[in-house]
Amino acid sequence: MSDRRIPLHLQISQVLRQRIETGVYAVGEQLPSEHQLMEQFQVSRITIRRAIHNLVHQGLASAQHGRGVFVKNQCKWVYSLSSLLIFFEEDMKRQGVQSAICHLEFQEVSPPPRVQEILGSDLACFQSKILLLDGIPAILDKSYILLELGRQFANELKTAMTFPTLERNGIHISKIEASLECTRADQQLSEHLAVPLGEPLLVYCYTAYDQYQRSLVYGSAPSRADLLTYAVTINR
Amino acid sequence: MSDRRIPLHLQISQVLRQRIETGVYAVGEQLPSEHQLMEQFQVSRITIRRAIHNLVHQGLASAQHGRGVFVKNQCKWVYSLSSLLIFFEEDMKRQGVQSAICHLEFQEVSPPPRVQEILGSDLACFQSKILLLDGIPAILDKSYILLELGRQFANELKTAMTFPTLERNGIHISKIEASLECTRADQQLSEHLAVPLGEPLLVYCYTAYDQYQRSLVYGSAPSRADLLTYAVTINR
DNA sequence: AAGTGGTCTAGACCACGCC
DNA sequence: GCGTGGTCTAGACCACTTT
Repeated sequence: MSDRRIPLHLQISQVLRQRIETGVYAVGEQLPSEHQLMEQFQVSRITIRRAIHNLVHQGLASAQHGRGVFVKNQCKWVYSLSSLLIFFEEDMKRQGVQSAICHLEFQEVSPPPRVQEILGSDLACFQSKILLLDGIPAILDKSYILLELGRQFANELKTAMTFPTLERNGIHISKIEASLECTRADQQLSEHLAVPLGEPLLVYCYTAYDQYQRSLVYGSAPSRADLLTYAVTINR
Repeated sequence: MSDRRIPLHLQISQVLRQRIETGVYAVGEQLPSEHQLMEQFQVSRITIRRAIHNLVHQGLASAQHGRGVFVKNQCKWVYSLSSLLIFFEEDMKRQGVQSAICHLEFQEVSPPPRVQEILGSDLACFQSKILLLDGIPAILDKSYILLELGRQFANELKTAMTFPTLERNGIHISKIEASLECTRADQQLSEHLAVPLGEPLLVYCYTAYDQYQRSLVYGSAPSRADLLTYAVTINR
C-alpha cells in the first residue's frame, strides 16, 4: 500500500488479487468476510466492498448472498468452431465434459426481417435451448430453421443438437458462416445462464448452408465467456 | 418503478437504459449530471452512481472524469479471421477505417516454455505493437517470431503488420491455428487500450505455419470487445 | 440467532475538465 | 472558479444462508 495516488480500494483489491494468484486463497475457497477485511486493512466497509467488487468485476471471485465471497476457477473449455454444433457431443466427451440439453421453446414464427432475408422465407421454426456442461447452463442457443425441416424433425430437435440432428437425417451442412463477438448479459440472459447482470458473454452467430448454398439455419448462441474458448483452424 | 422487490439502483438504470434505447439520450450525448438525476429520481447520490455504474457495466455508457457520462456507440468493426492480419489493411479500407500501427517493443528474448515448444527454439524475437483503428487503440498484438525471420525483417516488422510483411518477403503462411476467448483488462492492458480495469477483451491467440507445417509465429492479441467482432467461414 | 453480503442514506473532500 | 465525476466515512436496515 505504498503510493498515495492509487485509490485505497484498488490497492486492496491488488493485494487480494496477489493472494489469489499466489494461492493464499485457493480456488473455490472463501475469502475473509467484509468485517474481517475491514479490520485487516483498517478501512470502511464501503471501501472493502468496492475492493471485492473489483475482483468480481475482473472475474477472479464471485459473491454469494448470505454465504460469502469465493475464488473462481479460471479453467475454460475449448470448443473447435469447425466441429462445434456438428460434433459437439464428441468434442465434449473428449474433454471429459457431461453435456445435456434443456429445451425451452419450439414454435413456428415469422422471424425478424434480417432473418427472413437470410432464410428466404417469411416463416420459420424458432427454437431455443440451453446447453448444460457438467450441469452448468453455459450456452443459450436461439435459432431459426427452415419451416419444412423444423416441422419434419420437430421432436428430435427438441432433445438434441440442431446440426447433428440434420446430419443424422441426411441433411448435409457444407458451410457455416459465423461470427464471434462479446456482449453483456441482459435481464433475460442473466437468468438463463445464471450469471450477474452485465457479465461478459461470447456470442456465436451462425448461418448454415447445404451443398447447394441454400441457407438452412440461422442462429445466435450467447455463451458464458468465463467458461468457454472457441478454436478455429484457417487454411489458405 | 413499480415492484418493491427490485433494488432502486436497478430500477433507475432500467429507466435510463430505456431512455438510451428509445433515443431520449442519443449516442454520444451527455447524460444528466449525478446532481440532476438525484433530484429527478429523488434518491441519494450513491444510488444514482450505482445506477450509472450499471449502465457502464453493461457497456451502454462511459464516464469521463470532470466531463460527464456519455452514451456509447454500439457499432462494431467486423474482421474476417481468414483475412485478419494477412489482408488486414485491405479489410479495414473496405470498412472505411483508418488503421495505424504504434510500435512498442522489439527484442530478442527467451520465450516462455510453452512458446519455445511451439516454435521449436529457445530463442525468438518478441514484438509488441498497438493497432489503432480510426485513431483508437483497439488491439494489442504481442507475438514471438522465429529468430532468423525476426532479425531479417526487423525494421519492416516495427512499422507494419506481421503477416503482410512476411508475405511481401516471400514467406507464405498456409495455416493459422487460432482461438478466441474473453478476458478482462488488467492494469497493463487497461493502459494500453485506454479502457477501465476489468473491461472485457476479446483475445485472438494464433500460431502461424508455412507450407511445410513449420511454425513461424505465435501471438496473442487482446482487443477491445466493445469495438470488434470476428468473422469466420467454415467449409467442410 | 448469528453471520454473511446487499441496499441506502447524508455528508465530506479530492481530482479533473472547461471557461 | 465552477461543475463534473471519483473516493471515502459512519451508520442504518434488509435479505439470504447456515446453525
